[in-house]
Amino acid sequence: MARKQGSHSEITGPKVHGAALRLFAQHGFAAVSMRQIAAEVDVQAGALYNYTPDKQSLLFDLLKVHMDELLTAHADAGIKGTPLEQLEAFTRFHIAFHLERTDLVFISYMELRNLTPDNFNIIANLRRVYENALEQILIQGQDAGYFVLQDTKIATMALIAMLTGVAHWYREDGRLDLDTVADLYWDMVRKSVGA
Amino acid sequence: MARKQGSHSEITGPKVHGAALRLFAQHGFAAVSMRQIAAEVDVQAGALYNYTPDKQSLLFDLLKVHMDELLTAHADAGIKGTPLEQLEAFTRFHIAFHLERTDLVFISYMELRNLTPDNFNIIANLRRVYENALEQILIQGQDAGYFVLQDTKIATMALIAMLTGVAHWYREDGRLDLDTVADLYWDMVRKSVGA
DNA sequence: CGTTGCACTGAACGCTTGTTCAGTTAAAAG
DNA sequence: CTTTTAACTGAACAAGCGTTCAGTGCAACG
Repeated sequence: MARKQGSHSEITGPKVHGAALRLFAQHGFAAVSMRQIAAEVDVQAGALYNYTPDKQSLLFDLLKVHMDELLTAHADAGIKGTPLEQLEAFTRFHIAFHLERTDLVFISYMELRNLTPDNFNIIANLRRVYENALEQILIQGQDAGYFVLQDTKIATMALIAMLTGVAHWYREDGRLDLDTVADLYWDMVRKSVGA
Repeated sequence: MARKQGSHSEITGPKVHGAALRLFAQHGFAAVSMRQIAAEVDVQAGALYNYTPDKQSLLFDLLKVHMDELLTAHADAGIKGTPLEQLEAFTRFHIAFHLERTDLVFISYMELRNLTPDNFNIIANLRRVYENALEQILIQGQDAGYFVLQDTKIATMALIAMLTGVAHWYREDGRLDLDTVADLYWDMVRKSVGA
């Protein structure tokens, strides 16, 4: 048997990355074998190498695309207004974006250590750009008297951790929908910065 | 060569678990081999089986001891007083405990999926007990009018995520010491619950 | 001093890993 | 209808995996 009907590169390629994403999130990068990924796509392990030079690149590509999408979506969100309005927009954007990609959030926060040093630095820098956007809002709000913060750097880390944590427990079929969750978190974020 | 001078069970045993902890935190459970752990202890791989029945138990024991210590320390902390005082005590306890065990925090939040279902349930239940302690403080404070919260369950998750996140970026040789960090976090926690 | 027993070695076990590649097949191109 | 080519198979590779175990030598015990 060779090529199956209707099975082309443009179809198999995304399926490979999709299967890798799901399996990495569920079991962890190191615990997933190329053969498991291949089985999920109904293909032999060797065929995967038509779509990735190696396993490491599979992980890196996932994270790179994720960070690029995050920064693009963040830019497209066009966050503006008073620092208070910006903080609310950022909060809602972050929650919505991450709740739609819980698998990637998992991988982003757990598998960075499995990247080669070069790949790690690329991803870490992209993350820093995003976190800086939040810190700038806090600094502006602090200077303009909207917020009362003792340390904007720590506040940034605290808020990011709190907001990203939502992806760890949220279930689509749970008692709360996305907008309600965002409302609840925004209420806590607003208070925590003293606004 | 056989037994080396001064190398006994009471010494090697803890060294094995210590090396496993460090390596699991750094590279992840699945990415660490028994031979790597053995090398760290200056021993052949086979010798590890004097101290653990298998690799899985090594991970489980680490997590089980961690959770037991957490609950014991929490009980010993003797948290009491008004809900506001309790929340402050909880916050400071949580940060101090977790900053002294950043490696275990890492493992606790990343390697649960590598536990067998039975082992997973044991650890997950212990964690739930701990999280319930925080939620009870929030509920009492809410009822007594100390706090203004829309949803105590979500507030619990949000606060735990925020407080535990500190272990991910804190460096002992950084610009802030433990007490200062606790002060800063307590300020944000207090505000976020509306007190 | 002779014996016991523990801590350990080093080799081996069957299995899985990531990766390569010659060969096969079906679809597209001429 | 023939040729080309992209997509995939299936076998193979060396390396590494977790785990077992017979054997070795030291320390403590009687």
